[in-house]
Amino acid sequence: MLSGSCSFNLWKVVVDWDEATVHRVRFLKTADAGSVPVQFTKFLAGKGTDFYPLTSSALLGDSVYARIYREVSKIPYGKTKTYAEIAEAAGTHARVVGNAMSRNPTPLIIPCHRVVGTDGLGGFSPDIEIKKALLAMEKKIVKLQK
DNA sequence: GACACATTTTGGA
DNA sequence: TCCAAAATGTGTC
Repeated sequence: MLSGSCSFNLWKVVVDWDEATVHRVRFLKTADAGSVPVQFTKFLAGKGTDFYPLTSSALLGDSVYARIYREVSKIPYGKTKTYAEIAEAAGTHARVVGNAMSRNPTPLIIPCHRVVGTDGLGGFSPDIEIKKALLAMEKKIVKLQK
């Protein structure tokens, strides 16, 4: 398995991946050098809006989690959905969706930052600032593309 | 096997 | 209108 990192604001984005499958993505303050798929560097620079043809190993399988992750990955660039909407689509409950996002093995690929609370931003790990920055960037890019 | 969770919704005061 | 508690599935201890 390959491993590498790139930067987003003050954070390092560490990616563990194979050819076209991403196994794990983490946000760390420091990271070792290494290469990441070009989709990551483009996306984080605001020059790409998806990770095609990359997929996440979290999307595989038929557990409730996998269904939730598939629903989340359908959210279009620059849009958001609520925990309740995801829960309904996946046939489960909002609490479970929150748990799934919290344990999301591959942020960015599964755009957990696009999942918000009914009446607020929701949460994000390890830092809500990352979620806010990603959403702000996506909104900006969408606006520029118009 | 119990408990913790990035929530939401509903019922009672 | 606001507060409190239940619902619910998975991973970790």
